[in-house]
Amino acid sequence: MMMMVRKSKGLGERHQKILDFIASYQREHKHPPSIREIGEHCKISSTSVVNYYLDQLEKEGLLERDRKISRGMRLIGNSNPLGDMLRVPVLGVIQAGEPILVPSEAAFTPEDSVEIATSMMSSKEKGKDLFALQVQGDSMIDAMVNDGDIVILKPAQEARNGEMVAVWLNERNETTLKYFYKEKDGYRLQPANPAFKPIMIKKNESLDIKGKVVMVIRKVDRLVA
Amino acid sequence: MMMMVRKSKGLGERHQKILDFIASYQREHKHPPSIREIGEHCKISSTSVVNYYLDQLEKEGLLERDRKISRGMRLIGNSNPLGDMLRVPVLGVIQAGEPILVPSEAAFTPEDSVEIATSMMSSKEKGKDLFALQVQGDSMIDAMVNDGDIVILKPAQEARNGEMVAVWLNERNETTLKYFYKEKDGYRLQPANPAFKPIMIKKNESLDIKGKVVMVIRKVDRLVA
DNA sequence: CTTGACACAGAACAAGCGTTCGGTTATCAT
DNA sequence: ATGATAACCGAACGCTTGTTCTGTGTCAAG
Repeated sequence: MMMMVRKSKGLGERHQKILDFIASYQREHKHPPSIREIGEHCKISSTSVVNYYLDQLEKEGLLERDRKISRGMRLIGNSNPLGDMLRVPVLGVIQAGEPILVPSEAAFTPEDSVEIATSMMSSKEKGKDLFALQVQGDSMIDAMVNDGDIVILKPAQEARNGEMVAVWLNERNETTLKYFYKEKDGYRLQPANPAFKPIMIKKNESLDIKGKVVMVIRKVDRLVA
Repeated sequence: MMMMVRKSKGLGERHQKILDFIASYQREHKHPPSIREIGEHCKISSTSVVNYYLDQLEKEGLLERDRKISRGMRLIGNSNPLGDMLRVPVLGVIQAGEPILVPSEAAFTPEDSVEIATSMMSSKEKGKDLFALQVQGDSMIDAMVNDGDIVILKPAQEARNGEMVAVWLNERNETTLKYFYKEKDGYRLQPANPAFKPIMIKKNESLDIKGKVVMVIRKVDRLVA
């Protein structure tokens, strides 16, 4: 039976149904449907009608088609459930009284990783040997980093003024996250929260930079005390 | 010319080259290559040899194949450059002296959105009408949220004890991010940093909850003063 | 020297798949 | 009432694509 609806601005019901089906199919199967699968699901018995609708969605800018391959369609914008990822290994926890492990020192299992949308990273960090640490305890409060936060770092032994670094301070027996500055006679490790005092490191004291912080992620899905 | 290498444990050079090609092809084209394309790039002249290698990568658990469709292959684990995304609209900025806009009040353009890996969200938040706000200024320091941070929220008018909420306080003419608690005669809005004092709201005062914070993201790719 | 396993090869084939073509029906404007 | 357009249709076709089959060369072990 026909379901003719006069065209108006925007999408018809059939268009929207097709878009929804492509998105859900792709979420489940990790690849787009075929024209025949779209037809079966959307009760369109002819492949040429599905093709007719896909052409319209393409003209509306909601879809792009690749005519050279089968299943050559991709949703544009926020409807697309797939995107570029970086997978960053979580090497363990970071806490005050223990030195930080970095990739060359830590055993890395692929199961312990976090996924970061590539678009959330600046191009400087993409593809670098990023690693992640999860903060345990309240000792990073002065860095605006809370218990449970995930800190994404790239390995580094040196830093420039203003960069946030993860540092093992041997004399103080602690790991810290601070903004790094060179001073005349040493280094200043400046807390992110101006209410806290900086740490001054003399040149003859050790300064073991493990990495530069590129991102902090806080999941707020658990209740606090 | 033959390039025979006796099989040993783990991958040979050809295997690794094929994996690398599939990853880079997929990052660029957003769909897997065909067996012929793999062959062309990896200098394998026979589709049956590519098939032979793909079968081995599948047995090694590095790849999964879908025999029912063309280009039916997917990298497993950290090699896979594509993953499930949530795209969250960024509705604007959040700053102390202005009320928060929420999705029904704000114009939303698809260009202003952030991508969040679905795996970073708990299942409670997936698919909800999430929105994002970018913090401007230092007024959220007591919430462990810094200037420039992105706050992901889900719309809410009510909260339970311990949840972090975004609240517009009309009497104080300010927006704030705090942990929410009900008290006998009103509400307590508790800063994330214990060094700050809570805000007590009497029952007769307005409490305009706009959303619950589900994630905070801090990109640390810019230098501070 | 023989045998078995592995790594490779080319050719043929079949299936999946999208495009094209010619068509019908419904709706709308004139 | 008529013509134009949109929405729909089935059939046929051709291309892409992966699988299967038969084969060769190399190497290690017996």
